[in-house]
Amino acid sequence: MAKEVSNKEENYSLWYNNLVIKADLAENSAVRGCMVIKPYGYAIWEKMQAQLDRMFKETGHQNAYFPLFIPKSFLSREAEHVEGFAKECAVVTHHRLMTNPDGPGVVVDPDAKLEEELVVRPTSETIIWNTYKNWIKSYRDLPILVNQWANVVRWEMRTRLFLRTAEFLWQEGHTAHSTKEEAIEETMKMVNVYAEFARKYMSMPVIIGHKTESERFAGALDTLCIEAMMQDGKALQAGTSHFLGQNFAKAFDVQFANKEGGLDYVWATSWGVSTRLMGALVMAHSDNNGLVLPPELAPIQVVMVPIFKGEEDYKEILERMANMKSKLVAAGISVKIDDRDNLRSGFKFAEWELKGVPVRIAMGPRDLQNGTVEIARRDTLTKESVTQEGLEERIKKLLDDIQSSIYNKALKFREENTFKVDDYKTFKEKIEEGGFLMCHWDGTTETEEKIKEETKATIRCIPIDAEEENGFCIYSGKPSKRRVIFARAY
RNA sequence: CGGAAUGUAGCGCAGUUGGUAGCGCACUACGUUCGGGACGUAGGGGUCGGGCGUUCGAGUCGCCUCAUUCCGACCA
Repeated sequence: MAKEVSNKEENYSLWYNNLVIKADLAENSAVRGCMVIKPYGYAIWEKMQAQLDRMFKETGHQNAYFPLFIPKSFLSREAEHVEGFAKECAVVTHHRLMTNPDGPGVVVDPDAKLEEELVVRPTSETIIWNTYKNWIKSYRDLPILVNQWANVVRWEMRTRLFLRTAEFLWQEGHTAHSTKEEAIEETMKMVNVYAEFARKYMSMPVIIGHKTESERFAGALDTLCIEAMMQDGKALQAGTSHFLGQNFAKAFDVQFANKEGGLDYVWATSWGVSTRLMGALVMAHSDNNGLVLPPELAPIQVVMVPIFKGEEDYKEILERMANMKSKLVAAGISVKIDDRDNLRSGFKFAEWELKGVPVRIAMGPRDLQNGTVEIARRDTLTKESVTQEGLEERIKKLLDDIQSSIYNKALKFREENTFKVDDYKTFKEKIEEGGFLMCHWDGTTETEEKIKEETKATIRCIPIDAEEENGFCIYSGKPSKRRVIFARAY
């Protein structure tokens, strides 16, 4: 079956791309660097969206929507912010086309030039803070806890399905607070929401940590992130939560009357996760037979495949399956009966494995006689024959088991590929094998830069639960108080 | 934006010194099959990425251009 997804060892990038395309998740679009998310892939995204949205609402947030276009001048209000994004912005300069006077087709009408160019949002801090200025007058208007589901555009040089596309879907939370403490607390709260989502729903272990100054979001005072390890040992940043201080409030002049009657600048946070999570999901669990989806996010949790010889068998098996399906659906499980009569069962098995459906139930004449079904689990590729009695309970338990066992597998992999390294020579050897290297670092951007230049490894994060430990920077030998995570990243 | 590679049927590819555009899978019809990617027979499907040039003649040679993928730089 490896033929369907190519060889993982040979080239992880190709393997990944192949898998995304073959498993019917996405394809490259006609537009450079953009992607088409296919229905099956989008169904997974919808499940992620629904769960995240639930979690945001549970933590007191509301959804809103802000414009796609941002006046160019907004972007230049916050100096670091513009520097961080200017190089990758798509810009709208005209608002009309005309028929080509010199030949076929249409051309941009030179008379339709915009007085001020519009930038297609690479992120919405600027337009949102320009709006918040009108919303916030008093401490009674705070906090504002808003989230937006949207698409954004970043004109990256090099793109990769889900991981880095020119246009991507995401959610961005933008909150405004009257105190620094409250904003910091919000930043922390949301990174924890992301971590819980990754662990519980994606079955993907993540490490929560602070970004170093150079890896921080453009315009933030502190960036918290969740970092995951992919199966090739590389790191993937799966979500970020930023404490923005008063930078945007000052840039957009958002002040509020405090309880004492004075004026204060508002404290801000922003946080986001994107369709990149889809990439993370694929790379965290999949094998050479295709996708492996955690039951919580699988659009189809159970696929039923009939095995039949003659017409009569076929009809009876389908009837029994429909009966079983209604029981499973009643138990809250999503089920698909693959009743296509032009394909053999073996083909269907392989196809649903490629799509990562967690559980497969097969039923043939033999089962009809014995009152059994064959249950196969996608993660371990094992199967067993069981009685048809109490199927709902059994499947429910099995789904839970798969959910936790793929988490444990990924966690075990991460632990086996995480090393404490105390000298630079070992570091350079180890980094070639991939994985996370826990090392002491002197805290300077210069050291970080040099290590990056020499080894392509970056500091993924300073874990929030990093233990106090005296040591010496692997590069400079200067004293250090805790270990940070170095890795090569996507 | 630098380096490399590739553009030929829906997908994967072959196409020799320039001479009627092919193979496998998929698709359609019929039949036999059906417990791990079935088989037979008969079919349908192509402006060879685009443009210009060389030539009696270009998928093949030359120049230009566009796109995609991989490796760098940039990034979620």
